[in-house]
Amino acid sequence: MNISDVARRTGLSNKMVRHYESVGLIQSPPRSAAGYRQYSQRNVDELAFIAHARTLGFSIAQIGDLLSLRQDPHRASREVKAVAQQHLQELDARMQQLKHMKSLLAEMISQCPGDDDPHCAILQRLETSDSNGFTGDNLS
Amino acid sequence: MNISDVARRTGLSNKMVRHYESVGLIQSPPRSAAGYRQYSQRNVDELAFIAHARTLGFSIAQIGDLLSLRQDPHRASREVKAVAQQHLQELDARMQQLKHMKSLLAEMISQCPGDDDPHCAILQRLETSDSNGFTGDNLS
DNA sequence: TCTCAACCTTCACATGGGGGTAAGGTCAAG
DNA sequence: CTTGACCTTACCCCCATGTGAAGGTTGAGA
Repeated sequence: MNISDVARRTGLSNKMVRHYESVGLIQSPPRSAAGYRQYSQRNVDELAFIAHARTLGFSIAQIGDLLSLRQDPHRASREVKAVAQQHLQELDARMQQLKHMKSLLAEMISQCPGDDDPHCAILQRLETSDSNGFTGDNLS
Repeated sequence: MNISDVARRTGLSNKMVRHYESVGLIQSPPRSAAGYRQYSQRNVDELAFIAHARTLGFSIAQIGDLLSLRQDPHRASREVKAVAQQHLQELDARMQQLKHMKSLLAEMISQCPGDDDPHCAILQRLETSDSNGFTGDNLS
């Protein structure tokens, strides 16, 4: 199987398949005489696993951990669960930030008339903001 | 005022101040004989505006638009509102993706025993996933 | 056999929003 | 005159890709 076949079967791009190889997420497959990468079904399964994990937002590093656990018959499911729970916490933190941004922004939008007049509460509140709900949190 | 004073007053780093200049978000300030950037209160106000907008998650490009509108006395608040609403939609889209990821991940976690046994529903569902709720949406 | 499209390869650079570090110039106090 | 805290530019790093260049390979048809 050439790289495009694998890409089609996994829903990844050719570039992503090469990228995952270059960062060590998958092993370098054997090459044909012309230097083409030659993939097996096993590679396809692994890349599909990666694609699914990316869909869930796992980082490359986390997927590396998951792949190690996947191929280790002596793993404890506790370890897998720990990686997933860590990621869930990260998702939750991002969600909280987004919620905070959204509520502030929505409030500001509701205060802007949105007409032909230059007066705008959004701009005003961006000038002098701290009294209006900014907490000094980290940027996203 | 030197760059560190501005950074302290706006909560930005020196790097960020220079960065915003290099990408054209703010004008290059005059320099002292030694080449030090010399800032005025006006620059501080502008950078504080930028910092607040970043807190709300606006992109550099969007902030550029907001700054143009800010300094245009003939603006319509409608235009400002449009930028903010566009951004709100983007935040909402990100939120939906996060929610989707979170719910799938939380469900998978709940199905993993998390003990010493190698059997793990998380790994299983990452192998063969489409029947378990994946929609083929874009990655985040 | 020649050609052409559709593959494949590597390399380098872009994105966003900066962080880190280096190598050097400058300023003010002691 | 030294020391330390400034300042400058310039480079590479992160993440997870996308884009494009420049070139080699393969297979099918004319």
